[in-house]
Amino acid sequence: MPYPVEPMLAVPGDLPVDAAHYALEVKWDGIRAIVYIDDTIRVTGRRGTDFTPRYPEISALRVPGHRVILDGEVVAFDQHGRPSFELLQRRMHITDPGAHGLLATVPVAYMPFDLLYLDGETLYHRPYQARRELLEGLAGLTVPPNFPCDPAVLDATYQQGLEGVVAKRLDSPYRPGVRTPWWIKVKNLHTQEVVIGGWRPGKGRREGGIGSLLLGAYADLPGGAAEFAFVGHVGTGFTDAALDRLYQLLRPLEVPRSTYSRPLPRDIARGAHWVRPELVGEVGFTMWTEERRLRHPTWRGLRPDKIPAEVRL
DNA sequence: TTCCGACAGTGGGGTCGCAAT
DNA sequence: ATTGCGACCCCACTATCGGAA
Repeated sequence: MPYPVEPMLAVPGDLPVDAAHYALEVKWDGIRAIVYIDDTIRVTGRRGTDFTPRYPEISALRVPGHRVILDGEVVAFDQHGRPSFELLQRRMHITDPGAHGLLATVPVAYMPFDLLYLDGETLYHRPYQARRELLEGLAGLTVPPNFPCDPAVLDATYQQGLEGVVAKRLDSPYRPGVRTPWWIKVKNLHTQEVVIGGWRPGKGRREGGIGSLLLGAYADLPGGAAEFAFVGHVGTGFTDAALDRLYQLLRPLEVPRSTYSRPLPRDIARGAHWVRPELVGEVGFTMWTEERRLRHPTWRGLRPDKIPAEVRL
């Protein structure tokens, strides 16, 4: 039995046009993990680190009569039944979750979606579809279903607040540790208009210029008023030229104090430059965090057609 | 010669552990 | 006791460079 196995990776992209050759799986928002079951159970992460003591729930898995290697995702579900990476973060540094009482407060589940080894045979060369059939035939496992490659499936994941889907080529082999276009992750991307409230200086090749932009938007308060709320910062998505231009635009707007309605966390405010909230831009992001920040924000560009006061959450 | 894929580098949200203060 | 920092986890994106076409 090979050990450890580095998981195969997906390239980002759009739904494939030759849909008949693909199946869709839900993109689980958790931590990738390979599970090895023979006389004992072991669990490893993306780079082969041993996760076995960290997720004892997985060690309870049983596949009677078989020796297997599974590829899948460790997931924590929130009260709405949606995968929550934020919840999972409380578990992922803890090697002895039982001692912290976390097994009860933040339980995790394992979502197996591929079978890499079965009873002496490594299945890398077998097509995805065949591996899936073998996986679904194993008693004792709850295997999340896959779906036909149909835009309606992606839309359904959007409606349910899920991260997206992974399109997998039916006839493709498994390539450990390799990012291949046989797997395409298609993410549900959201956009938000934002007001630039400041910036943080860059490092390295961005030394002397902008590193990231501090973002804000107006949020309604009970009583009819609105506050200028911090919603995170964005440091990717712009070209060097766009960054230079923003620097030129922001310098004349600089003011000595923050214009956000509430003080920012100290580690963010430290070293920040503040500007009058006059420039509007647009960012792409994957979801809102508990702290009402943008997760995985990317800069899309200025929106000179928009008025700051109209930028609302 | 041109193009493309892999990689390095910069940036984000977040948690925790540990050393420095 | 508090703070700062890096290590993990997830990640997006641009610039660069060498090899493929």
